[in-house]
Amino acid sequence: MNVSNASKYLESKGINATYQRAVIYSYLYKKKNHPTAEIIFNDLKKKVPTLSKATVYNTMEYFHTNNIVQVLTFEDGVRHYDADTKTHIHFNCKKCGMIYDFHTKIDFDNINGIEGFDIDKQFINFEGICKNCKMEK
Amino acid sequence: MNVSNASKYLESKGINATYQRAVIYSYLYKKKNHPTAEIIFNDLKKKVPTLSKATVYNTMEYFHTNNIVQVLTFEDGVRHYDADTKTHIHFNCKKCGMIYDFHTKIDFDNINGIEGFDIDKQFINFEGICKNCKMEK
DNA sequence: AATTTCATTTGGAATTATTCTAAATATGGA
DNA sequence: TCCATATTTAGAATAATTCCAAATGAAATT
Repeated sequence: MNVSNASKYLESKGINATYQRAVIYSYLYKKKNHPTAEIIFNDLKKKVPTLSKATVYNTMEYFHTNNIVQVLTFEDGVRHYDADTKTHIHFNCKKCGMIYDFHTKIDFDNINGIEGFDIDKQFINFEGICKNCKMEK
Repeated sequence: MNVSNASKYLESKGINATYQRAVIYSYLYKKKNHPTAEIIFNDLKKKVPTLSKATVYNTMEYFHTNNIVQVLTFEDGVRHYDADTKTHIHFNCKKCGMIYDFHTKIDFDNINGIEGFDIDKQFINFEGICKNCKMEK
């Protein structure tokens, strides 16, 4: 998704598509590595030298409020962002730090005692050693 | 679990059971509300006036490394701790902030592409509105 | 009991992630 | 162009967490 497409997408979601927002969204959509604000900022300031870290935070918060971005937290406590808002599994490799996605149907029916609770979002994180790291060893 | 039982439990796990550690573990085990380091510190300094916040952090990290405590993170990004290390579902109410536990069997077999990954831990967080908050409204 | 050794605790300083703030800039209409 | 409003920006402020060096505690040895 290039910047111009990102722009259109944002408008379609009722979001005022400024240049910064479109660049950030385009970046996040393409890179599927769940970056932190810090990483987004460092990568994008090459392309947008005037970019401010506050804008990255503002924008991510705004995207999140508008449900076009997921906020992920792992044991490290730093916020990661994901343009894929569908419920899916995240696997966090504790060796290389890489985060993998697994899309699969998850069936959480019949959970005892959960009747009457409104579940808006589901986050499923796995932690362990990824295939790559296992092979290298 | 009182302090003396906590002490025994820690020793049984090969952990040098100092007074602070036993008090902290006993507290965390009894309170099932997934407190943050801040909350643990504030509650316990009544009982242990010399307690330092660094000790709470050190201890939680040590417990975590020794797998007798789970670290939970939600969208707010603050670390919460849980003495129940069994995999279970956490429901975080975005209105009252309360965290509920749901123990249930979760079947994550047959996830496409996950062959070869070692899954050590599973975290499942739900977000939404709890039963209580829904009724109050 | 005094001494040594090692682990733990402590308070405060340092660091890091995030939020806040107020000024500067951009955008769109009258 | 002028005005109003939204957004961006840089840097200060805050909050959570980690680091550090000194103090304390507990166990082992003399």
